[in-house]
Amino acid sequence: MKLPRSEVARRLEGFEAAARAARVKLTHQRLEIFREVAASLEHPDAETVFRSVKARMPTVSLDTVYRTLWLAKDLGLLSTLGPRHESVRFDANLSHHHHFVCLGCGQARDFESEELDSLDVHEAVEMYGRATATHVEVRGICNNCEKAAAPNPRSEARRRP
Amino acid sequence: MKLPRSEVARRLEGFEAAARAARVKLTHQRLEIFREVAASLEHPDAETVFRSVKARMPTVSLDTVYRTLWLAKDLGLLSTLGPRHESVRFDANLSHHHHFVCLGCGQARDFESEELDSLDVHEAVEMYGRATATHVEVRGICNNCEKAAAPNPRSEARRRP
DNA sequence: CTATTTGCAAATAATTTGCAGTGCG
DNA sequence: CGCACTGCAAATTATTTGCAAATAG
Repeated sequence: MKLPRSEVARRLEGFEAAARAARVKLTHQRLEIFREVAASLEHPDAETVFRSVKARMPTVSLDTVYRTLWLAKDLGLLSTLGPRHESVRFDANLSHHHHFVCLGCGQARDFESEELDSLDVHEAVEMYGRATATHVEVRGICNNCEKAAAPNPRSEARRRP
Repeated sequence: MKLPRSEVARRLEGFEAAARAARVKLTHQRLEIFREVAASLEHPDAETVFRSVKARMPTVSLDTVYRTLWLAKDLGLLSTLGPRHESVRFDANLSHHHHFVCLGCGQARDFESEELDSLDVHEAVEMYGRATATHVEVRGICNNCEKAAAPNPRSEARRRP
């Protein structure tokens, strides 16, 4: 399972263009770090990227990896999965439900939907494995933040001041 | 926005029953901690639960809150959102896509689906706010873990030995 | 009674930051 | 050449763990 070389190149060009547009320096380490994520299908974490890059460039430091990855995210060149909020959140609602997550304040609310419950995704993911449950996350702006001129800052948007 | 008293009671009964079945002691702090999550619509984190419970029971400690919440999760009485993997994962795929996440090894893979992209969830979430994007997470078992008798342990399933 | 559970304090793991030297534009 | 960028080490934040005292069953 490999990403076509051309796609990696396209992503790297995107990075170079965005960096230039943002007047951000194109250092050797930034290129290597971004290339590592761009060439992967596996959503690596910072530590994994660090180890791979370090093999080719023994002097990089983990903190530069973090700085570069957040930079690339700020430039809109990559997204994150996993921790979207600072800490684990707990949910006592046992019925099958989905989430509406506010991009402004991070608040998550449950909602139920027969239509979403009955989605058939087996075909779409059969190349990877067997699906046992489907969960839909709707992102948007909650009524509260919509009203407030300045959305209540929380969760995201606090990294890299 | 409040949860009907009867639903909170039902959840608490579920907790008591499950605890008894698991021969786990029903302490005052466990009840209070679980009640706090059961009565909330807002998916609190451990710190938030801790502060609320502490107001009524000034001696609880944050680590008991954590222990109790993970216990309730083990008993199947609550689920978690947010960090499902140990660390943040990065994704350089800029096209609109969804994820297949393996419950065995934590590996996440991208997939695209016109059908999922065109889901109309606006009505389902209008009570909460305005939707801007929809992301589907399909959970299941990847071909690799399916084959392996003992799935490669990772991500989840490492908490509470 | 006695095995669990608790609170405390100290330990980890992931991620961030201050600072002085280094290199891109 | 100057200021953004790097590497290092130390700081922070969320969460976990060892242990002696407290308590449910």
